[in-house]
Amino acid sequence: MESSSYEFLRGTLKTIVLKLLAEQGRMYGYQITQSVKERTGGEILLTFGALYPVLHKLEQEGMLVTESEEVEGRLRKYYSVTPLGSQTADEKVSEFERFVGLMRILLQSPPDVALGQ
Amino acid sequence: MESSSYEFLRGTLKTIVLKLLAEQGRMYGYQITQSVKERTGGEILLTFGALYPVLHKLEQEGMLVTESEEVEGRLRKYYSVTPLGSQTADEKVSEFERFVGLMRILLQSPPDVALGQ
DNA sequence: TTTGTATATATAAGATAGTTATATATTTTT
DNA sequence: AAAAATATATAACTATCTTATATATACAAA
Repeated sequence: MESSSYEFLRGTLKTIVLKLLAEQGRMYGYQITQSVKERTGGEILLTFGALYPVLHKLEQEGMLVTESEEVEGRLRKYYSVTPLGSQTADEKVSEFERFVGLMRILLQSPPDVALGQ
Repeated sequence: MESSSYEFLRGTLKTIVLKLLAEQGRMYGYQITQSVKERTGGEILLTFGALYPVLHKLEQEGMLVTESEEVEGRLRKYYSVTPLGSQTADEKVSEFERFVGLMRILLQSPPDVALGQ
């Protein structure tokens, strides 16, 4: 990841990956990084060092399943969501919206009481 | 911190603390935790183990200054933002909004193309 | 009276998550 | 022939956060 808003990405990676897979169907690792890059106009760049541990953990937790397929002589590993993964994706998206609501309360500027003066 | 949306809080603590101090003027540690708790209806609970390291780091970075004052026989440490801290608070709030915009692009449900059928 | 709760600041130990660097290998473009 | 893009993955390191601990006062309840 790059750019300045990356500190905020901490903790959102799992949600991004799960939701993307729930929406797009099966994808392989490289494809996930490219999809995130394209959809955000290059502003969010997932690193493999972050992505693969997340994919492996989600697989361990029963959120994802994998199939390996030979494409052009190379093994490619596809990841897709399980029903649990799909449900969790929806839950995490709701939680994120709730979190943004709380953050807005904390970060909003105080109302300018002198405006009517 | 408690509740389920806490994974998303990772990386937002500095922003919350800076913005709160920029807005409210000087505050002491305990007061910051109480203010966050009240404003979020108890949904975000800052722990001291997270708060104090952040306050000390922001002080080191020149974002905050401290004054110690004796209140009811005890020393109380007040933190307030410097001009740099105030400017950084605004920047971080903008960055957060930009980040939320990017997240929405990634997390939005795909348009239901079959609706017109 | 002593136990618990609230107020108040802070550090230490440990866990988790993420970044950067590295290894490996093929295909396509320059 | 070299560089860039495609492709998966691990290792070392760092930052951040959680949980536990230490210290101390004031007040309310049992």
